[in-house]
Amino acid sequence: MLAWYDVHARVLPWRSPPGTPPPEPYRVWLSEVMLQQTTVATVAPRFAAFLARWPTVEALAAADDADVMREWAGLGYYARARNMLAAARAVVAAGGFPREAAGLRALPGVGDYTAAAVAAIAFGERALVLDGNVERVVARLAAVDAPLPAARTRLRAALDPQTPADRPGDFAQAMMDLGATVCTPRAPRCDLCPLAQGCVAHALGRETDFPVKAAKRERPVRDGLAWWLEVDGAVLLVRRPAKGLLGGMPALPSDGWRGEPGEPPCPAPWREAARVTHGFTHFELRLRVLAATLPVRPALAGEWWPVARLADAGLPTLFARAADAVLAARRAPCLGLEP
DNA sequence: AAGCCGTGGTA
DNA sequence: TTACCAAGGCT
Repeated sequence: MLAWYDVHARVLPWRSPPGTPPPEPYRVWLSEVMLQQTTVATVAPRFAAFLARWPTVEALAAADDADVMREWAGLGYYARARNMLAAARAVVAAGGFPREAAGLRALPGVGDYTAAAVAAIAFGERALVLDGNVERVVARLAAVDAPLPAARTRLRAALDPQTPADRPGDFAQAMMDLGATVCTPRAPRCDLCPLAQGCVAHALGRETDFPVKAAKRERPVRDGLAWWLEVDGAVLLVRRPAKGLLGGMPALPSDGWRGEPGEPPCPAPWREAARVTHGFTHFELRLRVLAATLPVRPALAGEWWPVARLADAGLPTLFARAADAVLAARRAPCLGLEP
């Protein structure tokens, strides 16, 4: 694997070339958090922006919470951003990053995978780095037919003897690169794989039968309302509760999205201005946006944000799309919804 | 343990 | 179009 990695390693902004000293722990940790359930292509430019704005863990620890959430807007899984900031502050308070997986694992937002990845890549610890890519590679190598995630213990047992004491960080990244570029979920390129000789799934001609995954539940549809309240060119934004869906993010006022229309933030001549559908992990939302304009600002909690600068508000994608839909309908009313 | 938690790309 | 999936973690 290491010889393969020396030739085929992907060049990524948070990575140093094979066999060279690792990047600072801060960069490794930051990239690993951003990469949780998020593609390399999505992360690359956002990682650069974060690093430019907060070049060190000390700088990030000193950042304003709202600035961090705004910088994270659109990346999803917003608990990552809240945990990341808490972890940065814990690291600075402790005088630096823990140098072992066990200590890293105690940081908020750092689970088994991320702790092992940072320990291996940044500190050279022989930790077992098991992410979705490595799960797929190992499940095929050993033809593990037990369904994930329960089979993770078996995959870990199969990975352990393969993980070297020398260059464990490069080994981990090699396995992930192999999973991302060769041992892909669909149409794996076994002709390019350095492990094909010893791969049981390949020998069986059943590569794509592994890993086996537990059946997932179907995604229900929920209906919800949001309100676009505008006064003098500014729209009312509220801050969502710190925990839960889109936690800590700015938002349009909205109801509980449980199908029973909630109460608007204030009396106003509400009219339906847009509809958007948005897929979350565990449900699909059909959101109706009701809009009204008032002559004076009512006394409401929240922030009046200039519509012309709404792109800078750091809205999560759902509300950014809702806002776009409202403004698009305003520009082309004949194409919009009926009154 | 299993549900909760975003978003964008791909076939 | 739908379905799957991406360097998972928390409760």
